[in-house]
Amino acid sequence: MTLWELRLFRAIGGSKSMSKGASQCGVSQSAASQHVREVERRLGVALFDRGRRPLDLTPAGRLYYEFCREVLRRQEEFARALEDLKGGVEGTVRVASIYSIGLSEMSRLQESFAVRHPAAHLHVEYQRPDKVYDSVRDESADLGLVSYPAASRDIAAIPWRKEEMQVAVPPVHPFAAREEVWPADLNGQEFIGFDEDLSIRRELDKFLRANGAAVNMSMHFDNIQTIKEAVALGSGISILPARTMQAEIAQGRLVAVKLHAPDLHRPVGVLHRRRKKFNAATQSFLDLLLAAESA
Amino acid sequence: MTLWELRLFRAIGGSKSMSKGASQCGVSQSAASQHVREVERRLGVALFDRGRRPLDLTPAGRLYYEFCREVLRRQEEFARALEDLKGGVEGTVRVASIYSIGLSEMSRLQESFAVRHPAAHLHVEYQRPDKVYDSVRDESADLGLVSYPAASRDIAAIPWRKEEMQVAVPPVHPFAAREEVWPADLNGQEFIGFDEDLSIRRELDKFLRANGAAVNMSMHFDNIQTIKEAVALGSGISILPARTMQAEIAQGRLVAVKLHAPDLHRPVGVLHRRRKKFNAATQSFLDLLLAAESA
DNA sequence: GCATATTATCAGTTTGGCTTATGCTACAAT
DNA sequence: ATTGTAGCATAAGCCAAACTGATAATATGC
Repeated sequence: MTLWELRLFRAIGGSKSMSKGASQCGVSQSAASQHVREVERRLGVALFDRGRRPLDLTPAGRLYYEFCREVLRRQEEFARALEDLKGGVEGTVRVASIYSIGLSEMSRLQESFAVRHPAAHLHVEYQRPDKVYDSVRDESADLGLVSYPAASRDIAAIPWRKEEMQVAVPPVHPFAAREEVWPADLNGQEFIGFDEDLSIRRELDKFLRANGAAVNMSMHFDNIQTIKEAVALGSGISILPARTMQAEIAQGRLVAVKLHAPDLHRPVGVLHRRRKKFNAATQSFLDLLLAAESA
Repeated sequence: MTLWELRLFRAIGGSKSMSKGASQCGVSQSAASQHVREVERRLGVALFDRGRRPLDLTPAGRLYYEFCREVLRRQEEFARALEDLKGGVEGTVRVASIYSIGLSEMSRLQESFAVRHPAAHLHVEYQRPDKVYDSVRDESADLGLVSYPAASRDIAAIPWRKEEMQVAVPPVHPFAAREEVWPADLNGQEFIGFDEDLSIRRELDKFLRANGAAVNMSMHFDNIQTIKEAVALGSGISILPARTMQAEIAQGRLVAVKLHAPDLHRPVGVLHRRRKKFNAATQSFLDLLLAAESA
């Protein structure tokens, strides 16, 4: 019975789903399934009612779930007490991030981390997506932040948040005054998109096609910054994660309009090397990240 | 961080000794050392002050020790609650024991086990020592009870208790009236001993030699029962574990006289297959055994 | 019923942790 | 002070647990 297992079970019990729980913990669904089965074998009792979906905890499962939560709470208490004793968490967290996570947000995170752990160092490096994967793989970074995170043999991905997508238009554009835009409204618009080899491009194409919106894709770039510039200069409109436009909106260079598209999001995730254990600072930063998910 | 590790650390912290803690948990001293070192690495802080012997917990070590105890307590609570839910512990414990553990004692243990776990079964089989090892090795027994327990590659031994040795004499013997006998008093006595290939024989020989007691070893047997018979028949005297003579003393067939020998004991231990995890019933019986150590 | 989403199972691979063997350190006794 | 003993540390090797990836089975919604 590992602390790890307790965390996993808490995640599974909390989300009532093995796959979701596994994903939250950065392991495969298979591992979660095997793990639950093993615990059930050890305890000699079923913890979930598998006959129903979503998964439902049995009475014994609820007992175990509570046990997990309490032990983990006690463990966190111990960790805090130990930090106090040691004079705070030491060590360095090295984060590799894509540019479009947003500098403003990162610096906010950086601040609260610094407040919580004055003795620790946080080093954030902004890189192109594939460099982020490389940095995590070769362990020059402890954590990686990317959109459309893809796990592989030695890199695990923990979903972090799903960013709302909005329509980016120049202030002079007719849409700028509207409350909301429907996908069909985009039909025939000049559009500035992403390069074809990016996941977000494929996602957007699928969305536009599914909603019968044929746009004029006149330009495409490999990064959000350039797209925003082009939109600001009046070369067309685009669809971008809302939170990446905040600075330009504040400066009056762009307007973001709500898009009626409940299923369109940009998922952002945290990468880490599989099987590599985090140091205390890294674990703490990761906790901070995941806790601030809805911020 | 395994429950196992917590148990080990609790044992080490409680006994202030790595080797004792390891032994209590049925693992090697090396494993204990590596464990502590690993935990210290993970936490980034020393848990023991190694500069002193006996080992001393550092403040951080005390924090961790308390954490271990509380988590284990909570775990036991969970286990009990689960048992209630399941209607008690089920399953069977198969114990292989040497004859000289004592039937009366075993049946007392058997009773208290039955009271605690009405739904579980306890099966005790009495065998010659090497058969006990075989039974544990081939998993036809979950636990083995032997004297002078010897661990090996696939069998671990947990020390259980040290039995006091006393001088066994027939009621008509001059010693029978004495309060206590000194080793030197045995000089020249007719003596009934153990076969030469038994650990207890080697131990006794060493003891007698060290105390300058040259006895007349006229007979030797491979089991206590026969030795007791021979003593009762007046063929000589012997040195036996005190508690194995209780029945014969009650019947007036033997008298046990205290022997002034603070260092002479027969150690009895519990064997189990290495790496094989116990079922709930076995774990519980083992706990019972170890708790009743001083009974 | 079919499509989709989720869980179970199987085989293959990695790695952490255990054992044995041996070296080293603290303490005590002569 | 020196040497002996008990106990801890370290090295090398080995094994089993646990994870991944692929694929089969099962539940639910349309």
